[in-house]
Amino acid sequence: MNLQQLRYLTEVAERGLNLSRAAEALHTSQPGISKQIRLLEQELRTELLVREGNRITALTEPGEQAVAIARRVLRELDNLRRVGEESVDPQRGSLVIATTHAHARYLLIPIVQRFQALFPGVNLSLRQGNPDQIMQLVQAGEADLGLCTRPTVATPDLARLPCLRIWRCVLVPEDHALLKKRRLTHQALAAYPMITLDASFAGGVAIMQAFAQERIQPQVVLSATDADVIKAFVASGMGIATLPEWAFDAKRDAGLRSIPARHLFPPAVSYLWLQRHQYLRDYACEFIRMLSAAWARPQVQQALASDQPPDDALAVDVQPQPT
Amino acid sequence: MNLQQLRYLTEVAERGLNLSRAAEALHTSQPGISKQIRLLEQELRTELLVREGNRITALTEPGEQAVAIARRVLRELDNLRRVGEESVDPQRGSLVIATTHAHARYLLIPIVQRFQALFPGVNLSLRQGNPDQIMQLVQAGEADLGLCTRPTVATPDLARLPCLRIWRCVLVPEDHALLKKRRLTHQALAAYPMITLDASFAGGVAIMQAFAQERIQPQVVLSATDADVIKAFVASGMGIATLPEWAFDAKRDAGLRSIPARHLFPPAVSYLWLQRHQYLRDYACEFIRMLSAAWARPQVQQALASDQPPDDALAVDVQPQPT
DNA sequence: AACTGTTACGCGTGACGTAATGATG
DNA sequence: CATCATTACGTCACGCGTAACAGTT
Repeated sequence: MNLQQLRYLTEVAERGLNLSRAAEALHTSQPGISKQIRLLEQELRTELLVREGNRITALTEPGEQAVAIARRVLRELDNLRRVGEESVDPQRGSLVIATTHAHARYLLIPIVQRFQALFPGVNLSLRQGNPDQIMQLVQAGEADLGLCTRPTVATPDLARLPCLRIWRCVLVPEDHALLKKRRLTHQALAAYPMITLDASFAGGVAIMQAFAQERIQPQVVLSATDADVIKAFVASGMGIATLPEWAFDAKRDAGLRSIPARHLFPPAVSYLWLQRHQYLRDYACEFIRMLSAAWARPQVQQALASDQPPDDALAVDVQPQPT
Repeated sequence: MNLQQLRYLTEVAERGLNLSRAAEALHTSQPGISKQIRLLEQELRTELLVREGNRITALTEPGEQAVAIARRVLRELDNLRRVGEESVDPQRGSLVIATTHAHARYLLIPIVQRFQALFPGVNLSLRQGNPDQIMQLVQAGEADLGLCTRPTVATPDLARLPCLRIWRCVLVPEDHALLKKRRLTHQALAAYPMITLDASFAGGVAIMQAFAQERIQPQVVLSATDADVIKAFVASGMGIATLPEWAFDAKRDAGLRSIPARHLFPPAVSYLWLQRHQYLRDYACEFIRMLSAAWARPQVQQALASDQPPDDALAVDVQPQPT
């Protein structure tokens, strides 16, 4: 039994049970992979792969288990490397954050700036996607932190920390009729065509639910995954939109006006998602704390160890930050 | 990085940071250990061991982390082996149960018999100790299951399943004065010298608490770790004792009588203790289910995954079993 | 002197890559 | 015939053990 064998096994599982692909991905030879996996099977006295003819078509039941175990082992080895890196230089390393466009563009900019100032040695990188993609990145270990509202798919093994409470406002073109209303209602809003976040975003869904509760079906003319795109369409007069309050900046967003809508839409919660069983570099904890002061290292580790999600009430309102 | 290195590291940590001992325990040479650990440190670019002169005096902070990680990895490898064994022959294997004398001698006998009949290929072995020793065995992986009330030391990383509710009775020599009382009281009991379970057993402590609540201090003449020893002393007239109801058998225990005492002592709960993150052979689950029908595999796995202990109310009364 | 950890060195196993073979659609 | 897995084989490295060395008590 051998680390290499576990690496090979997981890679084979990840590459659709194709030894050639796995070999390629690992920069090694097919025969090597084949041999090592057979050796592992021999040692366990159990077939891990279902071979039909000379194709591999499935994992056996023990094979499934073995892959799961191998993944955990490899993850722990990653952690071991991190422990080393942390002790070599706690200020140097990398941090990959997967998040949505809106979070990256508006929320994270000031935080990232402060973080970079504090930890110039940390290679910070942002990856964008919709919540499902974000989860996938975190689960695959390609991102250290995920930040988004809530994916549409289930995500076992990921811990979620309620971080930010997101209130929404309504964006309209300047001199829009709605600006003259004293108090906005769902009814009034639904009179205009809407531009929304894509359904893969919790934001898009939650807003539609608020309308549905009042048995109103607004007309959605377009949905997008990018707050800036939405704003551009609103400015062009195609419709109105509902976006996080912090996605609007009166100074920059010429041609747009925002209308308070806290009474119309309950706040959404942005969660931080992270792998359980993952060693957290110290600067990662600092980053989390910058997002929400409620989450310092002890709280985070407590939440990682616990199997039930912390209360959404732990999320804090986004503090207005200088961009 | 290498499995051998992790094995060496944990063994060194376990043998009081003594390379020679570790080498001996692993049937290999000291230089090998030394070299491999240095290689690991080199790869992580971090000292894991604190060397003073040419002694190793401590683990560094990253060293502590590394040992913890290594242990987890090695445990997972054990699990992988078990997955293999399970699939080779689900009926064959070994099961080590650590428990107290009283459980082994009275409770487990019929269960073990039934289990052996069902799984003749399973090598069942019992190890006895007080609760602290039992925990240690389970935590070290030397026992698969622990069965006892509750240890006096904290045990992180062990899951506990409430299994059996234990009611106690009072044992006295035949023709003892207490036999004539209509209804037993703490006060009446305390008039006689007592023989109790050792303080390392929860049973011993719980009984004393019941007395303490009434501000009565009974006279303890002897404490032992073995129910049979206690019974022998009671029979010899040295004192009276409080033991689980099932530890008394009217037919066998000549010279002894039992007096109901459910109204005097609240029931204790026997817990099954097991390692989280340990692959459970199917027959192990069966054994657990024989102890308490409430715990079938799904329930057990749920409890293993959860970080909060299940409710004590899940424990069931011990069913009278033919010995 | 006894014990401990580290360095030096030679041996053999075992992992890897190349090439060849089998099997399948 | 293209694609994929397995077998065969030679090479090289790495892990191991022996021996020698160095630092403590």
